[in-house]
Amino acid sequence: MKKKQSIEHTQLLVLSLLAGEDMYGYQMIMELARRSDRTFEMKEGTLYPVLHGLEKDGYVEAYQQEAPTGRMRKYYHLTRRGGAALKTEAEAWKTYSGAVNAVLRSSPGLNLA
Amino acid sequence: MKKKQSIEHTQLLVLSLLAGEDMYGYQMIMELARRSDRTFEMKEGTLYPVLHGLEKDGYVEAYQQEAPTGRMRKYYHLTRRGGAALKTEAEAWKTYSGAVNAVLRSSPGLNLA
DNA sequence: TTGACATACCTTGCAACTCTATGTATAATG
DNA sequence: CATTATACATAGAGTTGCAAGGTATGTCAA
Repeated sequence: MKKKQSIEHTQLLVLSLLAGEDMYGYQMIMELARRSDRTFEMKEGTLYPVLHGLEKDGYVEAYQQEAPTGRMRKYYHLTRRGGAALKTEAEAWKTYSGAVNAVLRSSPGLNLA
Repeated sequence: MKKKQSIEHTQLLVLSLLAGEDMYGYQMIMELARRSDRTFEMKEGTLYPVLHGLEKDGYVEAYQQEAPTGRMRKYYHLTRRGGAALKTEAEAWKTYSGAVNAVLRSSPGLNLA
């Protein structure tokens, strides 16, 4: 029963990042780490396939843009459809985390702040 | 990108249930559904392999006991080692869920209660 | 200038986790 | 006597995340 250390709500987190502004992949990884206080260090092998899936589903749209450095970056923009999905998934997260907390509260000796 | 509807912290939830009292498998499924207000309807195909893993790791101990009905039930008891694991995993959950919430908060237009 | 490091994208293949489906068996209920 | 609830179990499939690898450019210090 080795534990897999994993970020389990990748899609929700990515959609959430893009709700604020268009971002490119590498930036998302950095931002996610920053906003989560280094709790989430998402791997590229995780992120890029998810981004491609989101694009295929019409949740995001990609476009190329040159960085000040001259390099090309692939930015992702949240579509209306993606915004709706974000809302749904955020709701689901609230339900889910609330249920976990309810179960934990009902178990003694677990000093939950 | 079809979504899998899944309970992601099975081990934490099971350990948490057993912190209150010894339980048998079927009872855990019922209790979990009750305490989570039907959010978690854990399947047998999920629970039993997890229980066997927990036993192999020394987190729980199993014993047979006859039910009032005359049927045999397999009860699971949380060991000290299992209690420590529960504490650790509950901490990890707090960190994880806090980080998700932090990311969600930093995204606009998501009316989080 | 060259070597290291950060930036930036991508894919393959594996391991882990949960579910579906199925099987077995007993007790209760109508 | 047939159906439902109880009670345990496993095999197989699907999804997800990661490790590991690859490609390429920009920056900076030695």
